[in-house]
Amino acid sequence: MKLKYHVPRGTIDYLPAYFEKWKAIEKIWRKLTHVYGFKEIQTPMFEHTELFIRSAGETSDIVSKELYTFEDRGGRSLSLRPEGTSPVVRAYLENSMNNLPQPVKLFYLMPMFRYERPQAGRLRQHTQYGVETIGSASCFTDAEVIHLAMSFYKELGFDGLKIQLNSLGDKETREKYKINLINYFNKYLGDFDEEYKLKLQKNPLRILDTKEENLKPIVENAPKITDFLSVRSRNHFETLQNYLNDYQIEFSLNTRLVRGLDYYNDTVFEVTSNKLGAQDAIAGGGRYDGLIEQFGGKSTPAFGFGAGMERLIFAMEKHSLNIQESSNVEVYLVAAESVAKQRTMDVLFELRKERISSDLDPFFEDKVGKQLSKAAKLGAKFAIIIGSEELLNDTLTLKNLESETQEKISLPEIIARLKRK
RNA sequence: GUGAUUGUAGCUCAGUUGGUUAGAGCGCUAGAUUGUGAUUCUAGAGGUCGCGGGUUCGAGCCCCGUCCUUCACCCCA
Repeated sequence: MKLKYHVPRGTIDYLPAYFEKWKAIEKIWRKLTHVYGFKEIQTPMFEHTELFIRSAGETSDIVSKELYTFEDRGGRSLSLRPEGTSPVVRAYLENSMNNLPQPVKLFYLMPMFRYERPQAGRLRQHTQYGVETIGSASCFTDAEVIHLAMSFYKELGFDGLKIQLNSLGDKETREKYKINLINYFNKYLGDFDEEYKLKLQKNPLRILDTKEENLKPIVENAPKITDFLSVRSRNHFETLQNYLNDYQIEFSLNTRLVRGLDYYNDTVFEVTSNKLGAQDAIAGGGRYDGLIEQFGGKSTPAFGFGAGMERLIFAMEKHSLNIQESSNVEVYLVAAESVAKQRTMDVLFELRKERISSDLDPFFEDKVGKQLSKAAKLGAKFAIIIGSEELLNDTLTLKNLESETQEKISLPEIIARLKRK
């Protein structure tokens, strides 16, 4: 059959088999965020474009080339949200959450949209799960969020994930560092192509995480931002490392780790896997103490991380981790003869009234074998067979499809037994 | 946005130097089996070979364009 339509580039259909994994993961995510004291928030899928430009930075790729922007009928410029932090911060301010006990700890699970070329582990619509702790400058907050992320991955069964940690210091640190870095790179301008020369002007920090082989030695010997940290920033960074050590969270320092969003300061981190190809980051986040003030609120420190659900599922496949929550129907009813049709329907709705997952073949095909085969294919654990024999004795035949044993028992007994599980 | 790569049945793929009616396995449907799932056997459905144009007596195969897939860059989850 020739289909007229298919999903837009970079999007996927979330099919039942995928959702079996998704739901099992989401369950653990919800459990852990609750255990760590976070509450759920969701924001609209689109916001005023201005919000993203202001927060992520005009020169950031997310804003300059990846935004899905449209004008609504009222002439407003709106954009599908490319990331979660700025909408959550907007919601925090708009709903006066600064009047709640601080810090306010929020988690989310919501779709994001970025106009990018799709690639392994990268989509145009993807779903991010993440947390934001707003209102705490405490190093404990950094540690607790990283701790949450790692417990999550541990519970999912991951082994061999790496945490990369760095500190970007405060604004003054970065200004000072930038000047130093530019001076350093200027000595190697001959090795830079046009693209990198432009980058050097716009955002020299980005050169640090280059994949260009011939630039790597130069980057290797570049000044390190951690050597420029203020006393306060250095204390914060060292205390965090101590906390992580205290709680046996392994990490490696990576002074070349810079993140793509302009609002970060001090702590930044990424969780990476070596089995994902070029897109190796499973989660990323950091501290953004200046963003709330930038949005018109009182100066308020904050820390958070975000991570991609689809990439997580992709990573779990690569790590051979299997997790799923069956969505198969539990009981399949088989009407063995047409005289039993009415009774079969009655039993079905009795079972459903008792909230036992059950179904039947709406075509009421005569062949028992065909109906049983359908039951098996649908993954039902039990079949209940009803024919003239059962009608006479007022019993039902309960067949365990796994052990292939069957017995004749009454409906109340079946209900009692299935509900006990 | 840049570079490369892919497209034949629901899925995985074959298809000769361009040649007549495009195949296989799996899956699906039906029957063998009128109250029992597997296996087996038999039969069947399912393709304008991504789309558009060109070359040719003739195109799944060659050429151009386009879309999609995949991978990498940029960047990111």
